[in-house]
Amino acid sequence: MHLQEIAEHIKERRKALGISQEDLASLSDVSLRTIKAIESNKGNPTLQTLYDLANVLGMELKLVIKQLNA
Amino acid sequence: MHLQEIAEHIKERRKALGISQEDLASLSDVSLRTIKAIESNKGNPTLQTLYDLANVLGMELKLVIKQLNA
DNA sequence: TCGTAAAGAGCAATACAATGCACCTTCAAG
DNA sequence: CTTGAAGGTGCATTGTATTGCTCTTTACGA
Repeated sequence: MHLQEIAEHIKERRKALGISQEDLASLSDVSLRTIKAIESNKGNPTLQTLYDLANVLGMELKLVIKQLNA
Repeated sequence: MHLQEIAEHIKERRKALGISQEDLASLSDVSLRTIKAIESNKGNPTLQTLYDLANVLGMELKLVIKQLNA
């Protein structure tokens, strides 16, 4: 999963939950400015920031061994 | 997957591949100092750094919706 | 058409990740 | 015991993620 895809997943998931960037900001304690940057692919967020967002969005970060038959 | 677990996964995978931190550093273009910090849980790496390491280690970063029956 | 909500972006300040360097400890091979 | 490989850590520097503030644009409903 590339960096860009991760940003897209965040954005899509947020929309699927029907909340705004502003909502996500207050729920996650990640600043609105940072969320805007991430979702518009301007960012290279830290793991902590990504974790905070994923948590609010009911998502999970996984680091797994690549499968050959993927 | 918590931040600490991710660090541990990196470390375990590196050892399973039988390479040193120094090897990983030169293969990934992430500095040795940064790898040391991450593996000893002192770090909050950026997504790019994590991605570079995962790539060399044959691992993949995933952001998925949490399953209820996990 | 007007007003409002939502998202994108420029700018400056602050916090901290990434890096290089030096040094220490541990541990296994000789 | 000595040596060398590997990992961990303190410190200073550099780069950049994070943040707040402000402004613009877009889209939708009154």
